Amino acid sequence: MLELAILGLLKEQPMHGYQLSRELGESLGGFWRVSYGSLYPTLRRLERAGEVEAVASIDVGRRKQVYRINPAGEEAFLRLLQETPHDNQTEDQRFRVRLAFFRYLPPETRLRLLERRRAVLEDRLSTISDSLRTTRARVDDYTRSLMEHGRSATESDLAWVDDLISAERTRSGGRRKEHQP
Amino acid sequence: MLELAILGLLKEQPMHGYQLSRELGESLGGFWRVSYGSLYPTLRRLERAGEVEAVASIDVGRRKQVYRINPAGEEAFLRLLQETPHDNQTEDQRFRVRLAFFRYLPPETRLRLLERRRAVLEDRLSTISDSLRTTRARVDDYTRSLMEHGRSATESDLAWVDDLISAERTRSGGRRKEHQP
DNA sequence: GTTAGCATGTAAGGAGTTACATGATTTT
DNA sequence: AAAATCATGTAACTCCTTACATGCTAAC
Repeated sequence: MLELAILGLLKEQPMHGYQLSRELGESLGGFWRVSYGSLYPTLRRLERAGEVEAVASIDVGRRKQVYRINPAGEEAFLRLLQETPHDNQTEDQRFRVRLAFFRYLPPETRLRLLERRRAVLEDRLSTISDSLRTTRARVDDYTRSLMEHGRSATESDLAWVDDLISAERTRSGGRRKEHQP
Repeated sequence: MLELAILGLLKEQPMHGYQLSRELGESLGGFWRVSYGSLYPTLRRLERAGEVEAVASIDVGRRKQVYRINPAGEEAFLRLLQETPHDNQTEDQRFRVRLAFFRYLPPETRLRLLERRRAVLEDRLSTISDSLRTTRARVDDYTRSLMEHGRSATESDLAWVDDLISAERTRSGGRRKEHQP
């Protein structure tokens, strides 16, 4: 997920590690503040893999390793962007990261990913509803509140994804439109 | 987090691994379906640590390892329940798990944890608002939509936590000093 | 009598974190 | 002159996942 985010941000413009960390925190709206302990090693790994390369570091005193994405990186980026490992643990976060780079995907792929997300949310919603229906007597107020809030939050997510889907359908209109980055 | 969840569920009643997995998926409303590859090793680790112990396995043919929590486990449970590692990555999930076992905590501790959660959400909200305000021209529709949905979802979470807090204050009676938001 | 669900496990590894360490530059 | 922020990095570790392997039992 971090590789995807780094490559996606470097696609916009070359950056150094510290800057990437700030942009990452910002573009995801405070949902993920990556630690330097994973950021820097990942950057070096990407460099060794030939997916990014260091450009002349403008050291006006302060040392900076500015990285730029290269063709192999662009390829890896598109591969990662389409991968959908259904990991319950980080699924929500993954979707957010993915969406932040949606403009780089063709409309059909966007629709496919949105519908997959929709299915995940539908599944979650029915799990919650089942839990609320077959509610054991011992379920306390906290758990019930957790479930009810979870349900309304999931419903809200679902409505949002539905909006994204219909916007996608409207945009691509009757005929196919080129996706231009 | 898994240890906490297992101990918490075993506090309600002795169970075997497979059943724990189902209960876990249910009580968290489909937000976390733990894999057996982590569940069973964790159970054995808890057993070796003397926090749970296997009770006579009722094998009516089918082999079952039913575990029961013991005093050391109860202690570990309360310790884990109060721990608040501010891990941005899993913070939301942790809060949900914690809340599912809130009834085992004294009111003061509940309030402390709720207020900490509140601070995290406030922080997230201001990060999002900042991002939306200092919005670079290059932010596309997807990212903007992501941020706006993130904001409204966080506001909804915040309102929910506020409800939980005021319910907590009401419950613990009027003796408690009022507090300005 | 085969498919679906119950039940337990192991080995390898992914993807991040914390804690520590260093040093330059800007702000107060 | 001190404190905050910028900037990069390493080592050890945590926690959970995937993929595989086994075998029993209920239901169709």
